[in-house]
Amino acid sequence: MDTKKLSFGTCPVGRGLARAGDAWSMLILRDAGLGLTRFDEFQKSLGIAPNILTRRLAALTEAGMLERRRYSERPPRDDYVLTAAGRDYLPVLQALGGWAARHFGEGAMSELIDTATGRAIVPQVVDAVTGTPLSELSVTLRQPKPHG
Amino acid sequence: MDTKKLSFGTCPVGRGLARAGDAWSMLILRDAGLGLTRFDEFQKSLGIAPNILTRRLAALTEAGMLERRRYSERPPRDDYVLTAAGRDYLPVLQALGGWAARHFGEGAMSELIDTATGRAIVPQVVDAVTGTPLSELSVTLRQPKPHG
DNA sequence: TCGAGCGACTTGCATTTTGATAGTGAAGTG
DNA sequence: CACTTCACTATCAAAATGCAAGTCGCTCGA
Repeated sequence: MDTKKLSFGTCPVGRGLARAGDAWSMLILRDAGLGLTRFDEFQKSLGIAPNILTRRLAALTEAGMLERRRYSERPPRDDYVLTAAGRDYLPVLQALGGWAARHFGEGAMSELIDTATGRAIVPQVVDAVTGTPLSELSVTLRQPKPHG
Repeated sequence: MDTKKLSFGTCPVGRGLARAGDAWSMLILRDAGLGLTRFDEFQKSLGIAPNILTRRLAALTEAGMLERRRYSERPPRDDYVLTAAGRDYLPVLQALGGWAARHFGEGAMSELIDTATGRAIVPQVVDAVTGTPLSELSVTLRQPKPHG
């Protein structure tokens, strides 16, 4: 897919996809948001092959989404925790989950719960300035100035 | 990746990824949201190989994100427009773009503009019930009842 | 001290998917 | 009637994925 070209493009969607644009990476970040940190926790949760998991963890670490942390010196053991950018990515996944629940939510589904209140959360994307849901706006992309 | 298993799982994120969980699909949907409809428009915009584009368009149509529409009988020509589910997916991409702009937004970047007011939009994911940004909440997934 | 086991991988190899390039076919254009 | 457009399909090489098995450092129990 040539993610290098994407990651230097001017479209923010493209740049985002260059960092976390495949399903395994997103599922790993989802699980990291739910508190998983260790290699074999991810492996069991996702059913992913270990070589693939190694590569994805390395890529996410390289991309600044996860941080590798030594949690035991003897034996040497590392685990993976979300960086600030990684934590900030979780709402995007939750928006994706909200969309899927609206359109493909037949049958039993997990629900997103606010741990403070115990209530179910309904994710929605809004404009932070006006609070208007983006689904109600018509939008365009404005290209950056050619050389400013 | 066995997207079939994912698409019947109970996690909404997984179900969402089963429908649009790869970078090409997301970029096609982005472009469809910007008004592109025709095969060669997508091809030129994305620089994607035609065989891959054919497959992605078929998959997105199959998944209910795009609809294939005959716009000319002679010569026979089809184009692709967003379904309701496809349009509703765009805010997810915009949330992704907002995230990328916050964390990887060095250099010239395109901006999201409200066509009604001409003002820049800052996408943010909130809880639709309370309006609280999800980045300020701590959340869990609650599993569905085993047999209810 | 021997062997089993754990955690986090690595290696090897078959399968699958992707991608570049070239070609096809129907129809319109000069 | 040659040329071009549009929307693909075909071919084949290259890359990614996936499974199984093996490795390495270490701990623990007999």
